[in-house]
Amino acid sequence: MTTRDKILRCIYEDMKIYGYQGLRPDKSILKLGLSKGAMYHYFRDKSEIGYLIVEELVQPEYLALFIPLLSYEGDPVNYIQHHVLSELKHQFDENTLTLGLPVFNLIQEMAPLDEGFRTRLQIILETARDILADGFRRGKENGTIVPEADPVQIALLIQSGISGAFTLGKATRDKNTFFSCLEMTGKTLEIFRNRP
Amino acid sequence: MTTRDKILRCIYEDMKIYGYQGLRPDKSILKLGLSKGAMYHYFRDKSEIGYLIVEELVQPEYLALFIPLLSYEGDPVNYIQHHVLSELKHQFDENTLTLGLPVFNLIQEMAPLDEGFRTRLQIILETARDILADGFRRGKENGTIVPEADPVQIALLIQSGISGAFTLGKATRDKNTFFSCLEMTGKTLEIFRNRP
DNA sequence: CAAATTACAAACCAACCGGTATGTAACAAA
DNA sequence: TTTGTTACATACCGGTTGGTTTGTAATTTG
Repeated sequence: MTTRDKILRCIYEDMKIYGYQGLRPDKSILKLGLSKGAMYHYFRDKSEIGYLIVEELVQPEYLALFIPLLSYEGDPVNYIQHHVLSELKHQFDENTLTLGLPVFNLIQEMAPLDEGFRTRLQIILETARDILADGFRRGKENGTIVPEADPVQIALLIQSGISGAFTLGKATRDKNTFFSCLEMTGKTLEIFRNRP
Repeated sequence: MTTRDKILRCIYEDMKIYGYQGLRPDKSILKLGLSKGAMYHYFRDKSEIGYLIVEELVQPEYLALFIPLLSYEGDPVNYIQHHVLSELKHQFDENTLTLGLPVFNLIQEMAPLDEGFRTRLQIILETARDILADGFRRGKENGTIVPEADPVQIALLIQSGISGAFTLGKATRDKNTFFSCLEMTGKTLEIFRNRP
């Protein structure tokens, strides 16, 4: 990995903990044995670092949850339940509850303060929405999803459910709460399943 | 209003925008024509201010959404739909989308960093959860809610849905997205309605 | 090989931040 | 009346922050 990428990833780790405003980039890269000079050699300023982290790390990490749906042929409800939601459960570790998902954390923190962040984060959510909506549109076509379902609304429901699970989990720091929220989202999707 | 309360409310307004870490308390109270000296006369330090804002302003504001359910006799799904969710729509103004709900913002920002914040915020969510769960438990008793419903899970679903709506709304800054999310939560609750 | 560029380290800097110390006018209590 | 006490304003302080400047070894280029 290039030094540039190492710096970005290292700062990203701290950003997950402290958020963007609480982040101290030069303090972060001390862990790499690098100095502030190295950082400002690769990056113009703190906000450029923030933006690049969103584009290069936050976005692919979040979208990876949904991208396989693009080539998934079966019932999209199955995909969400058995890949997205169970993937979130499977990825679960001690930091999941305390730190949450970076994309949602950054929205909460930075969307009102910085349009550069907000637009980049908006694009992430809209891309995920489009992937999801397309999956459910195809589900309607191949008969696995009820015809009256609105694919865009379902996409919102899924992302909202994931976001909510992390928020409640973060406050309670209770694995049960987190898992329950995800399961409720999964159950809710059953409504849109076409039973022949 | 006392000077103390004026200071707290004034700082709260800025905290809605900048979060806690981005908050500059002495800068905030300049708007009141008061000085840093006044602030440290009434409060020990910044974190005390943060904690008091959560206890005295954030908590009552959020719980006000749910407290009437305690004495609500009808179908709790109706209460959520026609009071909680429509109240959130009714309260909607230009700041709703940009700023979100303080209780959720603070969870995202401060829960991982400060146990003083986290426990106070957790209490708020748990109090709301208990009010909601009690409402749905009573709904089961009086037959408006299906017997197989789990009141605690429904309480999670509602709070998660509200939280998610604000998160997605904040990123997209789109009123439709926000309203759609709230409506999906409302629709989802129909599952638990008992149809005789 | 010489010249230029890259990849950093180190020192420095102005602004800012949370917090303290000090002063003082107004008011209440004894 | 005197003595505290309350309610602030002002000035100050040490540490931190984001960022710049300068220097220099290593690498690349011509």
